Amino acid sequence: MDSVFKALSDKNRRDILSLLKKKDMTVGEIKKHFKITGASLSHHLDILKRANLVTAERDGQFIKYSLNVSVFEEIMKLFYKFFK
Amino acid sequence: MDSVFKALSDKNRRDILSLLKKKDMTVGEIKKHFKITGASLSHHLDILKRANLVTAERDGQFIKYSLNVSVFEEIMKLFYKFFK
DNA sequence: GTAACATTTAGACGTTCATCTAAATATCTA
DNA sequence: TAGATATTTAGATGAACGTCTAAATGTTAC
Repeated sequence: MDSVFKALSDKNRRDILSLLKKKDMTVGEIKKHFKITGASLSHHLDILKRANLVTAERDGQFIKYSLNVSVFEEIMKLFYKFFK
Repeated sequence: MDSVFKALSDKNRRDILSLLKKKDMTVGEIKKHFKITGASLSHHLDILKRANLVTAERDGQFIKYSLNVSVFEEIMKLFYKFFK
């Protein structure tokens, strides 16, 4: 649970999640929306992956990132329990 | 919004919120549940206060902290929009 | 007003974090 | 196999963070 809150505490990472909510994207596609280097982006994606918020799958030369929807529903439940 | 996620990213602070969910508490009462110094606790309470997650009111010699319930409902809505 | 208690503020210290550049790895195409 | 493109890894740097001790502030009771 800690890794999830830590992951969400950075604005860039929350923006990445918002992008992936719309559709799966390669690192390069995601990168267009940010002003950080590829290395930094890769770091953020790694943190999101470790928190189980996204999954990654290689598609040839590219790597496609997706929201891990089932974990998101788990988190919603936890939040609900936590806040209500 | 950033200050809220930042505030929630620390386990001690989430535990403070869980305590305050049950009842209002003075700093001294809260302190009994943690192994940190009063200064550190005061720092955490300040972060929660700035994020609008708690409110503080002096009651004589003591200061009583409470969950800011209305803001919590706002946050639940935002989370819901963010995750669904 | 001074002593005792409750809490915050100031300043310091080590750790974690976001970012960068440079180099490494993986894949595709010619 | 060589060169180009996509992404990650390694290592460094400065800022932010959580914690501490010591001192300051606010309040109560004698």
